[in-house]
Amino acid sequence: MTDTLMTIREMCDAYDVTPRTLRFYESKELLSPIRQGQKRLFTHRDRARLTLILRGKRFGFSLEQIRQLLDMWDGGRGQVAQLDRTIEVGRERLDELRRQRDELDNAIEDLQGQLSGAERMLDAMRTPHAAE
Amino acid sequence: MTDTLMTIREMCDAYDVTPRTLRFYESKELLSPIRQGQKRLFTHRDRARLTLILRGKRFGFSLEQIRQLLDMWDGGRGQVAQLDRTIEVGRERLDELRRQRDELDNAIEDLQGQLSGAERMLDAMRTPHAAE
DNA sequence: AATACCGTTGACGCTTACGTCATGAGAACG
DNA sequence: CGTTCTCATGACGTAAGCGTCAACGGTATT
Repeated sequence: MTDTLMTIREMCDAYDVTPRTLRFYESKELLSPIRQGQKRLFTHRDRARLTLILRGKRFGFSLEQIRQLLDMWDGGRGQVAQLDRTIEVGRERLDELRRQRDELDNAIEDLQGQLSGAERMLDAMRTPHAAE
Repeated sequence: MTDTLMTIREMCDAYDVTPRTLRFYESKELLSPIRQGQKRLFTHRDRARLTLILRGKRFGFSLEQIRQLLDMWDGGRGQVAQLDRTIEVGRERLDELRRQRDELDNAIEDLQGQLSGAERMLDAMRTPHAAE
């Protein structure tokens, strides 16, 4: 059943990633598909993790950070403490994202300013100069 | 006069960069200090260019892009056409920055949502459960 | 002269997240 | 049986931007 076990290609199609990516994630211990002979078969658990991995990437977590978060979940007893920590890490990331956005806002404003300055200069250069 | 010619160290102090960085930029033909024997001496032109380099980096231009823009300026006759092109490149960068900011905004909102969801879960886990 | 600096040129290292080969095994098709 | 697919492993390549040696030269001070 494709629903419980998926080949690498099915995974690629479903999540829009390359085989290389999945093998890479496995090598980083983010995924741990079972083997049928040599071939990888991805379980439900792998899919859940991959979903979280891709989500984490959107948030700008590094793969290493994601691995740690993931490992906390199925490694850790004491769910409450784990969740606490997860939230903390998430908050830090959120702050960082906000800082990034602020910097980006500044850069955007500055660049806008530069551009309108340059445009004025361009207009001046194009405008026929009156003889004195 | 330090005002017209600066040593590598003076440059580093003035612009808060390392010697390695300045040599790296020279190797990439972004700067072209003159030599006094072996030593580099940075001219007014180098400083003007470095200012633009650092500004460009803030805007997310790659060093290669910056080099091209810089070279357009002192390479090109036909200033008007050059400026035109510069503005075009700048506009593209501005659009890209805005796209990035929008993505960042989305990620921030999503992460906020995830966090508040997780916090509610945490509260539920902490709240003593009433016996039925 | 010896020490302490400042400067120089290589050249390799590092990070992240994969892309791209080269090579080979195993299965399906005609 | 030969070709073609899909998959596997392993290793090197890439992008950007420097950091960090190593080994050496000239200058200034003590």
